[in-house]
Amino acid sequence: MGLTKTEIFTDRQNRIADLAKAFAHPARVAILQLLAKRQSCICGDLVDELPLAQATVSQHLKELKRIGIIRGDIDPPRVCYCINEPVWQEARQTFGALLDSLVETSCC
Amino acid sequence: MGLTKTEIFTDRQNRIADLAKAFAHPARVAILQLLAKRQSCICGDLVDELPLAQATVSQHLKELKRIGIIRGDIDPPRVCYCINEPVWQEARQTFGALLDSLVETSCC
DNA sequence: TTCTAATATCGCAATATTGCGATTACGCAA
DNA sequence: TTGCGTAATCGCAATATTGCGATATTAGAA
Repeated sequence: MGLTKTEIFTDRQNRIADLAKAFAHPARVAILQLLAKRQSCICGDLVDELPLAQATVSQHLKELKRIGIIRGDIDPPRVCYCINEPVWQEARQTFGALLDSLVETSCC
Repeated sequence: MGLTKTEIFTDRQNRIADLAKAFAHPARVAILQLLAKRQSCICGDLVDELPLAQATVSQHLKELKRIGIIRGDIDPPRVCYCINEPVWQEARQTFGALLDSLVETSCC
């Protein structure tokens, strides 16, 4: 029915899935790569750097903010986007632990 | 239009997005966690372990196979599922590199 | 106040995903 | 051959996502 049954999974599994969603679309990967490689935040050039309409970019930014992996600090008339380091580190730790948890398989 | 414009992003960005999709749903996270912690493959108990219908689990397994992160070796009448180690390591390397690429931000 | 620039939101259309009952396909056993 | 057990696929319904034009919002500039 298109309705993910979040309630039947653990909080951790749902959080992993949410963090993964941040990277599960190439446009969002591109946004995060742009933000990660900057010393300072981007205050509006994001739309220029991406081959997508302003409304679409804004939508992806909203999703990234919902997940918490970026911040959008208002500096009128612009908004200043940058990586939200604590959540970025959470993602690093989470995927690191998860992907390190593979035991040796003597299989098939 | 719901059509992700894969052609306007780099192959690498699209691959990252695909690998992330493997973890972008709690049911798939649960499946991968189950497979990762086993010494041997699972030959059918997967449906019993998950609170989802057989058809639904099969659908998620199909997606994981498409991405390449699991294998499904036929051992009739069962199928023997396990982590596909090369792709798992690819994910580890990919997310590791990506999440390590954050430069110090002196921001906002 | 009015205008301007930047971003967010709305509303829509198209496509994708999720979930599952029912059916199908496939080997093997009897 | 038939029947059984297992997994894949089909077909459908419901919800989610993607994309974008148009509009709204917002705060400063003029």
